[in-house]
Amino acid sequence: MQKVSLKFLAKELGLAEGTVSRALNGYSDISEATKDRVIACANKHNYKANQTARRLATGVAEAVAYLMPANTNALSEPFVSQLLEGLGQSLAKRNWDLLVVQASSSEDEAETIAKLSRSGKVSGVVISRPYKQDSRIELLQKYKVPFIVHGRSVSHSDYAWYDVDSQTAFMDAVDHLIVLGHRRIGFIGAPTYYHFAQMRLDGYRSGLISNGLDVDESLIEVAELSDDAGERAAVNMLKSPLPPTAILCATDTQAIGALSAIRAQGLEAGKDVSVIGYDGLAFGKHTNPPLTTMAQPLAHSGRQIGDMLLAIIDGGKPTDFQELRSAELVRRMSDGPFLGHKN
Amino acid sequence: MQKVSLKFLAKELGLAEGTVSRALNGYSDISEATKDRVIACANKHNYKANQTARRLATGVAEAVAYLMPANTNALSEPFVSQLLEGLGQSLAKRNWDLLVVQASSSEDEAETIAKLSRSGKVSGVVISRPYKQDSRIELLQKYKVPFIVHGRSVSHSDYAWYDVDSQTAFMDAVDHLIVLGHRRIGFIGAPTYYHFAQMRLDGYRSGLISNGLDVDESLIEVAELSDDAGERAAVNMLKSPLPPTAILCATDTQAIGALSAIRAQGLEAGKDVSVIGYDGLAFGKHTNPPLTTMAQPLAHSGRQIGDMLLAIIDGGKPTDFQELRSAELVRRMSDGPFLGHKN
DNA sequence: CTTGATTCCGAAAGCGCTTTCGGAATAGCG
DNA sequence: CGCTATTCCGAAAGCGCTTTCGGAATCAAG
Repeated sequence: MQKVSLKFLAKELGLAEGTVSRALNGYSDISEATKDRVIACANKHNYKANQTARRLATGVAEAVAYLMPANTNALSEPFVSQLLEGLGQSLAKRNWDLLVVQASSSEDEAETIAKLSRSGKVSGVVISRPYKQDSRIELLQKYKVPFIVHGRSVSHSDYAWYDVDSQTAFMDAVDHLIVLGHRRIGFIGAPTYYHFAQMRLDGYRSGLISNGLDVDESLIEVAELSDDAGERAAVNMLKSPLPPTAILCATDTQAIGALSAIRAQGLEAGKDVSVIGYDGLAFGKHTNPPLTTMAQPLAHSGRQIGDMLLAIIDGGKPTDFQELRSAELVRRMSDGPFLGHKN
Repeated sequence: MQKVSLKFLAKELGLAEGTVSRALNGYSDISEATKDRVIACANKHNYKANQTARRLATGVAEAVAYLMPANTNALSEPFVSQLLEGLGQSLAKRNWDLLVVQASSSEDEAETIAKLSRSGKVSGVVISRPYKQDSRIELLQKYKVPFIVHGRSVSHSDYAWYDVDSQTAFMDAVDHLIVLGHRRIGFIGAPTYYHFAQMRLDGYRSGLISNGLDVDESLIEVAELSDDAGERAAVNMLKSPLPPTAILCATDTQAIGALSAIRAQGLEAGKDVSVIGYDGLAFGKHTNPPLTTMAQPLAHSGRQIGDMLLAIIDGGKPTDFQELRSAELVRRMSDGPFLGHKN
């Protein structure tokens, strides 16, 4: 099969390559008549411009990269696919490509970003789950690559981000539990190098304080982002002399583990101990018992993030693109009123 | 910041561009001495070759696309992220890119593939969940794009694929249930335009037959690939005059729905009705009760698929790359011995 | 019918890299 | 010391497209 290039079309049409190119790209200095001829011919031969050549000539990459979080975990991944799907939809409007990039280790991340930026293969980047101090963000800024962060780092005033206000979400969750009569509320957090972990912890703390309760440090555990880690943390908590009557978890994944721990102790989540997670994983409907959670609106977040990134690439000021959404309580069965202490 | 190109390096080193390029690419006609000099200089300036230019010059795309399945569903997506991760790792060895592409509709898929192939931006493609007759496969063959299929279509002799033998898996599952004493075994299948759905159904049927049982068509339901659809199908089945004592589901997602249906009927999965799913989702540990399933080995399937694709791109014969893995029963709590009929 | 403004297209220069080819410098040999 | 064989590098062509620039042809106006 003869490869159809601009040259090929040009010859077939008796026009110059440049003319064909301009016709195809809708330049105004080409008559409608020849435009039609050119387009017809291109369709006939099923011509698609060689993107690589196009990219080189125009100097725009027409592609965006998503940096996969390094330590990803099977249970938390739905959010990745959702995000990718939305990003893809957003980019598709311009016919841009979506690259998925992962660094093998976190030391590699700097190298990965450097290559991404220097090799000019993308015009923008999106990263997830930033740390409190995130070197990726600094690098991206240094290299002047348009980017948007899915989440926020500590000082998030000078770049673009899309985040859910999990601090408020956790305050709300605490309020909810207090209304239910709970007073000893535990917290299973995530490693605090993740800024989201810090914010959720802060939310938990302020929730207690604003309700006139003391923060009991023995009721706070830090766990990795997995169901098993959540389970271990919950076990610790439950075995303490004065166990909590309700547990807040930084992620649904951990909360799911906590549910297991509670069952294993012969207790019933939702009655003996309330559990509330965060994320709103669809899966939570099917846990035992179904998981009450602070659900974040990730429905169209991918598309939103994509649109924001494109706007910045087009020259928008990053600081004009900072969007804070809010999570909302989805009550299922793992929370319930305080029923008095067993002992 | 001055952009560092080959020209820049060449000037700095007092060499010709071509020489610098060859030095960097390890050609043997460059002395070790100057190679070292060039490399040192490149590192010093943090030079990364412009991939676009490189691609254009060499004519190789150095990229591979993953075609996202169209009607994707939140609960089944873990497999997507897993696959992407593995693919990424495989491609990273060569420094190739991974593109994620999705067609907005299935009619668009042809167009998407055409563009992918004609625009020359990828040197290979991987697709998932083929239909019985899959036009994507035909197109890919027509355009002579190296590709590998995650799954198989009906006539799968002339292309490369990686699949799990779900037919045998379902025969095994039937055997297992029969050993447990079950005789009325239901099947919740998927739409049979998916070839995997057909194979699983076939496995179910042959399992029954090889055990000397009749296939009762009233015990077979077809449902979409979602938890809700699985639930509805299970409800139908359970409400029939002669309900099954065990239900096999084509996917874990559906099985999870079936679990809900069983609880809703006031029955207990694992005692009154056994349920076995297929996929081995990590999440199945946390359902109520934990889901027994035929687990497919998706641990390194992504990497495996990536390696196969690279081998084909390198000139390997596609038919030399057909790999059939087997699934294995992971017993959790949703299956159990037949306890006699209630009525 | 001339002039200036338009309309439309051809020619050519790149984009940053790779790769072939040939030639200068050096080495090896008799 | 002369000659061929090597080693090493420079020059240049090209990958397929975009885009600027200028000029021929057409048009309107005087």
